[in-house]
Amino acid sequence: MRKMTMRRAFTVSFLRSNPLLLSHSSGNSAVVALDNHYYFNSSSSSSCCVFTSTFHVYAISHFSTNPNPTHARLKQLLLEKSKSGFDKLDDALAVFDKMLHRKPLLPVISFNQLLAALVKMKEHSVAVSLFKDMCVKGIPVDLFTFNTAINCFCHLNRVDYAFSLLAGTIKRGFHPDVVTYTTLIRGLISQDNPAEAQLLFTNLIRFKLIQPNVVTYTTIINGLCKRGHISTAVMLFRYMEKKGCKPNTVTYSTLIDCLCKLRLVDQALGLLHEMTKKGITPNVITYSSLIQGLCDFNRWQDVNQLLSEMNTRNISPDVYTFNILVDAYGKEGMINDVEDVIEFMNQRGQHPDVVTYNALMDGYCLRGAVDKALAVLETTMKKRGIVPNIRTYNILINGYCKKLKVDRAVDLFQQLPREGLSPTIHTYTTILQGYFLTGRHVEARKFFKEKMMLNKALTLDNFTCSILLHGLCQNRFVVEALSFFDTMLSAGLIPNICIYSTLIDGLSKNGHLEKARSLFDNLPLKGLRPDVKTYTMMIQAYCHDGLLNDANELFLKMEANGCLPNDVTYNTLIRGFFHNKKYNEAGVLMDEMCARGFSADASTASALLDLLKSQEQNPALLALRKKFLT
DNA sequence: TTAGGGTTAG
Repeated sequence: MRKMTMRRAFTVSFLRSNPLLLSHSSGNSAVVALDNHYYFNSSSSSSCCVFTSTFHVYAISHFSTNPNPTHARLKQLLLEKSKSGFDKLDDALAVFDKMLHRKPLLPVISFNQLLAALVKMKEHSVAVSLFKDMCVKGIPVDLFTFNTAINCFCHLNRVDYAFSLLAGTIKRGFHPDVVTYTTLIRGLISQDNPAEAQLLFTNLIRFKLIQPNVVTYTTIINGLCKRGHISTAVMLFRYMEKKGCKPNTVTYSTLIDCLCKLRLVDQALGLLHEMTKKGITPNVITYSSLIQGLCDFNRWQDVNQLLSEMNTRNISPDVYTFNILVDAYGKEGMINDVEDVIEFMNQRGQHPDVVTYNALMDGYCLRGAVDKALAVLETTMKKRGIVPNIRTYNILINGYCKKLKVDRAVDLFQQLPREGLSPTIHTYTTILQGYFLTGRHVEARKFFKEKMMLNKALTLDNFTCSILLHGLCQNRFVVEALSFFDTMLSAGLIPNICIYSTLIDGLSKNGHLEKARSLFDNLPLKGLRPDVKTYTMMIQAYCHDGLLNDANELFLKMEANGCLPNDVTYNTLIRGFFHNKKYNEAGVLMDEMCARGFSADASTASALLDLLKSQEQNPALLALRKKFLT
């Protein structure tokens, strides 16, 4: 409650007293099922084949400008649209059509600007079609045109075509430049091919093809960050400086964001300090990343401090910044603050978007107010013309499943095609979990086999598999679970520690302790380290079967292996001692648990009270009650 | 006129 007061003070009064802050407006494996067995279908579908399509028909234009603009007007229009994009795709196509029939032909720069406008609109596929059309019709092109087309192919995840076009560029007598190669490096990284990206970068330097610039380095640093190689990213960051290439705001922001996402927010703040000391100005992106990093730790005063700093520097928070705040408050259950921020955004012309409303709806759902969340979709969003996306529906579906209203969730799921939305793996997994949560395992298994396994567009991941394995084990379908586990392995899915923990738990609870123990013992062979949950589950399994020595030994071993027991681990072993009448050992462990700042949970307390009921005079139990239940 | 950074889900 105290936190709530502090937070509300922050949101309302802080933002209102800083008007400057708001000064501007505005796997491809599919699976098939037969009987109770699960089979992966290894065929994968490649979806994108943009370059082979020819652009034939231009949609009827709704373009409302002069139907016959002068050359100068057209050039001016293209210059403007290359920066902002056209409002409608049809408008861009109509302009292209006009340009094709212009005599004399407009300069190549105008065509390049049209392609740039399409890129701004994220219409990469259309840009590629127009580029092809230009080539076919003999419209002059230059290196800018090729670079843009190469970039479009990279955005369409067709780096292979991008490289073909690189060959085409050279064949046409152009010399690919640093932009060409930086684009290709980004394409390789985004297609999860960092080795090729590194090779290209090394060769470019070795053969002196280009001198990498700040964008090249930043692109690679970002790629490294996104793949979790932060230390290599930092090394490259220092290396570029050594090579005389000065990092800029984007470079620093990239690293700062990465550090924040790794929860190293103080190091990120250190970089903010470093950049400002060097005279490199942070911008709204830099601050938004840091604000998010601080929100993750509930460091509200520091968030306040940064917002104040932004105000001093005349940097206005944008929709991203506000969405970060809305999401953070929503996750903390501070729904009043969420509503305040949204109202504030509206007042200041920073219009909430689908991300804002999704965060609001998620906040409602976390408090169990799913109907209120649905009202946001059906009234506010509709009224404001904000189109819901699949996440909007996933939030509602999840909300209903958590409230055990699975039928309502399925209704929404069935509504998706009418809304023009395709369910994602999140949608399916939520419903699967909903069925298991409500004990409807027959429907859960049917849903998985019929809707998920047969769906070639769906790539199952470890999270989904763990939900299925847990549900199967919980309902005593151990053989089916093991069969599915084998299927996962043969399909090439590499199980993570969660999968093994789920199986170890499921097996031991279904009387297969030895199988569970074998899986546990073989984890190092799989290159996996048990985490605190895995250890705790195995300890629980031993306790359940009365193997107190094994449980205690493992308890001691986990800490020796660098894995600290948590409150669940302590309570599990303590209850194990209770059930095996080892009251003194339980007492010693309870002392240790309290010394570490943990306490007996409800289940442990209840177990102790039950024991006291039947053994009222047991001195060891009386001592425990005196010590821990007063 | 072309290349790089930030927000929401199971």
